[in-house]
Amino acid sequence: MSSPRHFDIQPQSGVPIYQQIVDQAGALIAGGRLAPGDLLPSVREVARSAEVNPMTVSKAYSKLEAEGLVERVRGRGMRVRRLTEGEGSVTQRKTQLEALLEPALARAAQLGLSADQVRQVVERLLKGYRP
Amino acid sequence: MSSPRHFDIQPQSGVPIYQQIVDQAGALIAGGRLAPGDLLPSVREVARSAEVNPMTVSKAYSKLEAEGLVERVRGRGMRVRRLTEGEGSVTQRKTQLEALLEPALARAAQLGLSADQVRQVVERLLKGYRP
DNA sequence: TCATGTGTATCACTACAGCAATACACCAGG
DNA sequence: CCTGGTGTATTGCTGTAGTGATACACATGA
Repeated sequence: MSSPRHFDIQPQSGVPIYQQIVDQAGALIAGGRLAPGDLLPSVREVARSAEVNPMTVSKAYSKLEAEGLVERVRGRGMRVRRLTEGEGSVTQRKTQLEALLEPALARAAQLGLSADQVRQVVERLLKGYRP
Repeated sequence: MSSPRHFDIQPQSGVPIYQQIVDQAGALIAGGRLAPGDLLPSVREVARSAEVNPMTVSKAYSKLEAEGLVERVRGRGMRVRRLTEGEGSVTQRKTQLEALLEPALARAAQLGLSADQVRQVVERLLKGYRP
């Protein structure tokens, strides 16, 4: 907890730096390596270790806050929120997922894939995420 | 076939014009309103009716061609392809779908949704597409 | 209080996506 | 052959997303 490498940023990857931070921080939280109540590494720490501008990190953190994953604590930093119940209800998160899945499934229909074939793909991917 | 309204383009929507054309043409093909062998409305026709530049339409058509939905016929126009069997194999299309689904499911994991909850959402959406 | 730590508002720079004006190559049909 | 129809390569403009340098407001802790 003292000095993790924070984030692994690859400026050339095509993926925006701030987005990489958002994704990796989100993954850390989802994976439980950052528990509710924990503080995210400070903007300047990350900026130094990843060799990017503090503002870029700040933008990423703001986005995490907008997503409700993290909250700002004056003078301390960004704290991981507890998003289990409350306004991050299961129903709400499902709706969010639905919005993400909808275009993909529309495309599947366009490709002429059957419902069963879609299920197969989904299952394969789910297995990958929870081995 | 003489003069459909072609496409309904909304320049202010935030979605790029060429993308709107790609999506709508794709939907027409998927819905069978444009059958294999049919010609897409010409670049200039669409450009006039949608009040955009022919090049923008051309870019959209090129993208459709790259996706394999349509083929170029010299001197005639763009013809809808038969994408059932052949190089558009089921396996290939599944891989394509997988690429689309992957980020959505990663996000689901990040949201803390279980595999079953993901399945529920998928089923709900599948029902919507094939009522 | 004040030194040091948070995050960030503001402004400016740069690269690139989206779009369009022009000119062009090609083909079908008369 | 020539006319009118395809699609498009080239070039340039413009808005904006991504990033960063600077300076700032606020909170903590000794």
